Amino acid sequence: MKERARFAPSPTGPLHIGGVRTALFNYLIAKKNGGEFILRIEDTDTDRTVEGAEEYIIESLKWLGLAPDKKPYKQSERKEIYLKHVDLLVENGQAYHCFDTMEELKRAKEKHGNDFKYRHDKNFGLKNTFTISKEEADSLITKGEFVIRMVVPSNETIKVKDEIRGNLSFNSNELEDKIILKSDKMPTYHLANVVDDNDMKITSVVRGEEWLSSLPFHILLYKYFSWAPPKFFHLPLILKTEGQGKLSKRDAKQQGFPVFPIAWKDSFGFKEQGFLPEGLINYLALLGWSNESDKEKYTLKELVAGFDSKRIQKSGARFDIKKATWINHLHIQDCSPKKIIEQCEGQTEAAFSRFGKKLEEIIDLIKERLNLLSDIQKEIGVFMHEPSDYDQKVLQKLNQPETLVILNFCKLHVGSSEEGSVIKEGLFKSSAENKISFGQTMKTLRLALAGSLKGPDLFKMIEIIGAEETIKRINKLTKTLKP
RNA sequence: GGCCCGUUCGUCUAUCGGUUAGGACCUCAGGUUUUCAUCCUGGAAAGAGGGGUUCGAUUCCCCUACGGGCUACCA
Repeated sequence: MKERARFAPSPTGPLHIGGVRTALFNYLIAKKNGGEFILRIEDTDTDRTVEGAEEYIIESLKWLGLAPDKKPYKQSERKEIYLKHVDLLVENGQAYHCFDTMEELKRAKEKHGNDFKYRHDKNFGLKNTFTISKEEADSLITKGEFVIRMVVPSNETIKVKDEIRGNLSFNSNELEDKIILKSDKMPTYHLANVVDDNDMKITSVVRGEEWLSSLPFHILLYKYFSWAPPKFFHLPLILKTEGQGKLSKRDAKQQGFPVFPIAWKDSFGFKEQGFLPEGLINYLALLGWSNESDKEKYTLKELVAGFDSKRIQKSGARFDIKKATWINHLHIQDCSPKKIIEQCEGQTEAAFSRFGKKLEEIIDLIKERLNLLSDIQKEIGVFMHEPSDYDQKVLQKLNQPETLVILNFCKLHVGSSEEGSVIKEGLFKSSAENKISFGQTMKTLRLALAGSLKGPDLFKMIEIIGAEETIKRINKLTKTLKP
């Protein structure tokens, strides 16, 4: 049978990084075996549906390179189908009507505390077809004031298999009769999910670990409908970088990194932060999965080829932005200057109008220094304009009698040739003649050109910005030192 | 509280009973009286604790501790 996996987010807000990883693992499991990757929008909770979230999810997946193979399914368009299946369960005595108000439910919970479980085989004084007369029930059903719960059997051990964790079992007496149809006649996750996965011929259900405890309900539903259940993969959760709990929007913000793939309203995404989709994907794959080899850098294609779901980790993993950035750096190194310029939309226009085709040369020079695409601003800035101020510590350290001597002979040599290597040769000689270390010379010249001790190769830089601009910058530092 | 899942360097992980417990990020020190960065070399750094099983346990079993998830007419 053809492998088919689905990513099934609910459009209650932007996709977050945990969701992105779930989508990725679904994609990998599907594609590994030449199967299909399907997107299903789980919008059964009308109150929580957020406008624009669905479009956001689709756009994010596209940016990530995880576009689904088919037009996305939407649960809100499948209402009739769910209703039909619920009716079937009721007919078979595997589900029943309940008439309790929210208020009554709340009171029962308060009264019975931790002992409270909504079950057909226990009577906590609640109203359902097991506890009230048929006449009363029929009248309430006609009025439409009900929810439907599934019957969870008594004294049964429900055995389930998770592909990541192995065999698990649950005592059915510990479980509640879950609501499968809400009073607004929309299905809950449990029912809709099982019906859809069967309808769509899903072979692998890949989702977060938070669903593990609902698995027995799903298994029961498959049994009630006499359907063969798919394989289940419950992925470990992504945890906070520090402290307790799973990664949330708030702590990402605190530590200065995004949780969304692309911008959402006023929150920036990994894209805006300067991540390549390949870099993000690669890091996320490594968070909870590993290969037998030490290989850590993968393209999506390589991941698909090398993926082995047996090697998915069981325990949760902390998100480490430093390693994510490092992986991103690796992927930037694989990009041509042209591609980098493309990816940096909106950040290189000014530089392009100034340098034209030479911009690619510049990018080539600074590429190895980029961890994030957004670093390009700072790196290009050195070429674009003279330093607006100087690193004060360096300035003080270098402000010695010989500094002016250095700046002087630098000025002489800069115009001597278009070749960086020739200029370098000249500076080397002059340094020796003046009994100044070449290191000292270089530091001084670097301060003049870049304002600090950091930046790309100096002589290549001089070749690009030209002698005139270089001399201008040397003069500026000279003036600063000797007003 | 109850149920379920998990636990190897600070972090992500390798190890399918016998290893000097390996790699990567981070960090530190070198490569540098010819710069910056990349990079290269090296160092520090781990089996939660206690019982078993075994000739031998990080690896298998049990208990405890700790961490995570669920416990909604949310997904």
